[in-house]
Amino acid sequence: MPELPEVETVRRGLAPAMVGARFAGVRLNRPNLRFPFPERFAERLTGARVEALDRRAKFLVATLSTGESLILHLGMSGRFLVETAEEAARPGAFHHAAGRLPAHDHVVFTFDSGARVTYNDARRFGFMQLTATAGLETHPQIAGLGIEPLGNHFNADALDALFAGKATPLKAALLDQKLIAGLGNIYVCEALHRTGLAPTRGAGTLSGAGKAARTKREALAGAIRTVLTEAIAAGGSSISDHARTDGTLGYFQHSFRVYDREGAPCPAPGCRHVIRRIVQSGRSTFFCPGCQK
DNA sequence: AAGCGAACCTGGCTGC
DNA sequence: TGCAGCCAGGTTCGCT
Repeated sequence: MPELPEVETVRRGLAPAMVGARFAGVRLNRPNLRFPFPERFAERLTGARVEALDRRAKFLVATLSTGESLILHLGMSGRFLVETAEEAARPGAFHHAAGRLPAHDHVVFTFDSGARVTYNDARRFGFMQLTATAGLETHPQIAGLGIEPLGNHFNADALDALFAGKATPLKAALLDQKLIAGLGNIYVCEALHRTGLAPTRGAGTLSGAGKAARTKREALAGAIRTVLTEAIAAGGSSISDHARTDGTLGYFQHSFRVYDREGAPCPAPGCRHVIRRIVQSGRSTFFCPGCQK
């Protein structure tokens, strides 16, 4: 589920229930996710008021009234379900809410409003951490993050600097969170197809003062921004599960042009080729060999 | 230094 | 029906 648009969709779903509310209780149904929960996790959260809920790349960061920040990451299969006070109070609601699975509810937050937020994660690649808000930018998992692709500084010049001298394939460079933070496998494939760039091309071929390279990186920066924006507007992509906090599905997956479309005709106007799947650094890449060069 | 594969987990789908 | 094998939106670690 979670690349940048999906995490942003989750943030928007969680914010009404969490921002301004105080943690009234924290239930942990196991000792760890990808990592152990922080020491005294429940005690440090209980009574804290959520001042803000922000997204940094694929991370959610809740700023707390205690001087700490709660860092959340959804991994591959993490999802949140929000229940309003009314829903949470309804007998049986906890076990029958729409869209939730019977197993893998690992964390249940309750708030002073009566709202309930449940974290479910079958594969447990997600994690939760607490860190001093003052030191957030030096937190190991935040400090190394690259540029935000929807931020004001993301443009052709930024790509020029990031890709200079890089022999690594363009696909791998775009997935590298230390360079650009928030892209994942789906939106990299989609942005490259929209730009007509081959995923196997060396990243460094897009840098330099030449006009052709500049045109390409301008197109790529624009396509990345566009595809992410369109996906957020669609509520993200729901491939095999429920993406949103109310149990409904995002629908951007219906707009995929190449992702998971191996063997389908290329949707580019006039292109008669067929979408192919290859493996790059262990991940599937979907692209059109005809119009991506 | 960079780049690759494996590992971390579970579940769903495909094919025999 | 059963079971083996492969695949999955991410990140980290360890070995060339």
